[in-house]
Amino acid sequence: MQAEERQFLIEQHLQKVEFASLEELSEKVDVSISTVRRDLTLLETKGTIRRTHGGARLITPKSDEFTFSARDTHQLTEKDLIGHAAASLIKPNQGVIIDAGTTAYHVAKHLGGKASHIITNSLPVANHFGSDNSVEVLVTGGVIYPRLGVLVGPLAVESLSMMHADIAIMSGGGITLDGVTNSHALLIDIQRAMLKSAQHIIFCLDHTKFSRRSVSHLCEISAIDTVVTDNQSPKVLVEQLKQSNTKVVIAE
Amino acid sequence: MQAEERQFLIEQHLQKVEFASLEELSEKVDVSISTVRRDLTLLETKGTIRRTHGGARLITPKSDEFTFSARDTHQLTEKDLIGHAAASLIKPNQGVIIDAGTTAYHVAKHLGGKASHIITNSLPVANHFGSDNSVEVLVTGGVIYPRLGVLVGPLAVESLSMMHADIAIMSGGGITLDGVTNSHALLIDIQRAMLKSAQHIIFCLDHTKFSRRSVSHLCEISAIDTVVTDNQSPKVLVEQLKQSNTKVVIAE
DNA sequence: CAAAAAACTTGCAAAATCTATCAATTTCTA
DNA sequence: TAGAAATTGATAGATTTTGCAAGTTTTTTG
Repeated sequence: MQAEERQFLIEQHLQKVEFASLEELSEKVDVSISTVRRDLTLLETKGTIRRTHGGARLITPKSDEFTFSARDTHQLTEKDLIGHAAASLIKPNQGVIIDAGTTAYHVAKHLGGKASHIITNSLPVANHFGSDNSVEVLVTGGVIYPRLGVLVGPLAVESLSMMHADIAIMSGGGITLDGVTNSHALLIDIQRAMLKSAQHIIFCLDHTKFSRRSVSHLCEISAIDTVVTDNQSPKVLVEQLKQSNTKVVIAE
Repeated sequence: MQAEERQFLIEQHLQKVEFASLEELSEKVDVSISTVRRDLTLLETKGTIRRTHGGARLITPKSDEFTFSARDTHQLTEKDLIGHAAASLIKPNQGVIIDAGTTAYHVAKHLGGKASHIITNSLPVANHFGSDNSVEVLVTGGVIYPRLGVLVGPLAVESLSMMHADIAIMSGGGITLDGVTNSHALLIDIQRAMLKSAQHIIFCLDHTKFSRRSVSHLCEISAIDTVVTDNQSPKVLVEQLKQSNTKVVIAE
């Protein structure tokens, strides 16, 4: 690979992640850290990027894209850890459905080029992969649910039920022994379609979702294969989940 | 193989991959690296390509209408004027289809809360209205075409043909008396579906699109109701359009 | 607030790439 | 077909890029 292409890749990667460490970039483009440094100073004088201690950041953060997830700093580190842990459960070349919702979005961020195709009804997730041509991204149709950037409605449900994937990365509003619940009734239909279309169901839920109940009931515990959560979730419920044949992964 | 043929192949290959190393190219066309060097310096003076250390890169990877980047400042004021003019053609509470492509995007920006519902296969347009709950935004499903942020494929076409709108805001790669052309063959199917689903067709084309022909033919002049352009487009062609029963709006 | 750790800059040598030149081959022309 | 012209592949020396390490600066930590 030559210098120009490398710099282009670095810039493109930063468009996606906004921040990146030197090490991360040097691995991404497979050169030494020194070279990445030099590339970054070059890109900095070009204007699109700003160097920081230990890495670089994008100077003009995605103006028009959904920044809902970027702004959502609630339990950021936990969600990031969960995202990382869930992403590592996915094997290369699998097809993955990614639910709307911030936690699922964090999984998408860690997915890299692992999955062979991705199915989603979340605009933020679609945007994230928008310029990545190593993955095929299928977007369900539908009506935009304002603010959340989720595609809902019959078209979304229909197109989902026509598709199929190995794994579904789901999120929800709350989990108890009675099952998973969610706050937006409109989403329930779509999530049910996702559950049907995927072979393996992974729910990503940070500790604040544990022992909480939202308005609408989504599915039973038995429908879940794996739950990924952080290390602050109540151990009692985690144990109970394990006993009812659900794998639990604690991200740390 | 002829020298010309070789150079053509090199150029064509670069159109696909954007970057290429000398070694890669020399293998591709089966000549020595020296010769590839010479070819590249030649192609460079021709203008389509730029040499780099260790290879070459495409100079205008996305000179086209259908390359979306929010930072696309190409003919910005013209596109903005066109956007404003086209938006003013839309009456309150109409349903509007918005095509992918930068010019159509600028129309979306000026649309405000005028339309009652919007149909689009463009992620940037979808994002623009994402947090606006005064409009219902329908997004077609489909596969993301990398970089462009456009949803393509059968799902996109199918969902479009199930919908209906009063007006379609379209853009394209070029216009002549023979009709409108576009560069990406995959988009043609979708644009045709749009043309079928809308009652009134408005094409937004800045002056650089006039008298230009892209690869694929999209539709005849007679299929267009209105063309919106800026005041720098060639008057001859504008007159001819008017004579063939197409309304022309000049944005100033 | 000072010591430790991490990150940055600078200079340098090795590696890769470029330019210029030249002989060999192919193509053109009379 | 013989000789001229152009093209090609190879090579040597100049230039650029890369990775490393020593020394300095910044940030973190106790």
